[in-house]
Amino acid sequence: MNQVDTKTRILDAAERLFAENGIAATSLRAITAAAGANLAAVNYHFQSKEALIHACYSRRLGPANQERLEMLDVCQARAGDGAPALDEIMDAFVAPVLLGFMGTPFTALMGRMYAEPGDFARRVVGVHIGEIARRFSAALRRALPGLTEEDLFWRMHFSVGALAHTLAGGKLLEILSQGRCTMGDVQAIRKRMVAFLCAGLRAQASENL
Amino acid sequence: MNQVDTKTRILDAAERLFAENGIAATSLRAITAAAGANLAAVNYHFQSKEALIHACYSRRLGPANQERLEMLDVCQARAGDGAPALDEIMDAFVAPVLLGFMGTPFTALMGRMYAEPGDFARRVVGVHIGEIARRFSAALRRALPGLTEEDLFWRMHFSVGALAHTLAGGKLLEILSQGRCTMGDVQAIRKRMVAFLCAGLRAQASENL
DNA sequence: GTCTATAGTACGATAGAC
DNA sequence: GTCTATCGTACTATAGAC
Repeated sequence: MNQVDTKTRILDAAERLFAENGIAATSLRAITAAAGANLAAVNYHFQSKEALIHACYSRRLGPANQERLEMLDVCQARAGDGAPALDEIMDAFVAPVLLGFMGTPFTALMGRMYAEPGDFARRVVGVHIGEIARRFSAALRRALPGLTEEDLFWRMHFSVGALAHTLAGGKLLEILSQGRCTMGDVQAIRKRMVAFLCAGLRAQASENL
Repeated sequence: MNQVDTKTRILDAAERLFAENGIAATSLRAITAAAGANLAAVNYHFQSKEALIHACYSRRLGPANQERLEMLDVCQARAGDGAPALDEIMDAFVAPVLLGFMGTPFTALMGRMYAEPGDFARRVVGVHIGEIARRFSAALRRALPGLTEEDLFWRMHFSVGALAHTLAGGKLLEILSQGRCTMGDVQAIRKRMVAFLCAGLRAQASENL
């Protein structure tokens, strides 16, 4: 009974190969071969390659985003009438993703999500990120009352970039730092990232330059 | 004499199509059709698809990285024995790319550069980013003497992420902010980004959480 | 639910005429 | 330097037996 479903094996193989070689460069043949399944099984369990891609994202992003919202709920409840501390909000944003995905193939897939070309990717992002964006931008607006709405959106955008790049590009950092930085200690990355993002979000608007 | 070289037309078309649809999803046939050239011309002027991709990156990244280094030279010369101000260093890092590429198809290509799967992409990054990384990390180390080397690399990594994501993902920001933020005013983006990154780089190392 | 077989199309690369 | 023609291969998707 520890034998896994064909459907799940296909999802697992697709996730890994999409992450390693990119979505467009991964054929259904490579996926079914890696999954020990038949080529036709992909069109039986899913309808098309595009539906399989969507299923890969949904399987992981659903739970992670759920956890983000729950962590935000918790710190908002604890803050009562006041706004939660900025680093609690940002930790709720980054921790479920970092702790949940770092070290798994899905990191690369999630890191590339926003940069993936084509309209399909934008649909995936729209479906999975809509409520997250609403809830967190509302929380941040309360925590950073001095910021204009425009500044806030830009700084959230930069923050998402730092997170996505860390998920997608770990190997690059290891190369550039000549091995001094690794993805090994996820809790340390979490702290570093929250510290960096909170400071960036709190920056004075610079009028010089 | 305003007629453009076939080789250049192929490069232009490849750049645009790679940016719009992704590298793997863009066929040489689509490129030569858009360039008004023959399919065989790509293998005559370049040797292969991979060499064409490399040429696309080199054509733009060479001059932009040159300008980054020149801006860094200028502010280091002006600072004399002292270290240049942090925002001058970071401006030298982001301005040539933002001002040079924003609004051109190459933005998307550059934004995706670090996330592109496969070993080939890592080679492109290695070739074009090596000296940039060395020079800027040395400058930042002098400007931020309180930071451990490890912290510095991580924060540079987050900074590259914010920049890359801004280059690659402008449309996402416009959607999430419901049109309130656009890529229109590049000088404003430059100021915002430098302010955000400098504050993040200067953050206190957080030991709580 | 899983297989074989195949239809129909597209790909990168090259040979060889001009 | 540019063309046509084509080789060999790979792709997604589906039809139909088991």
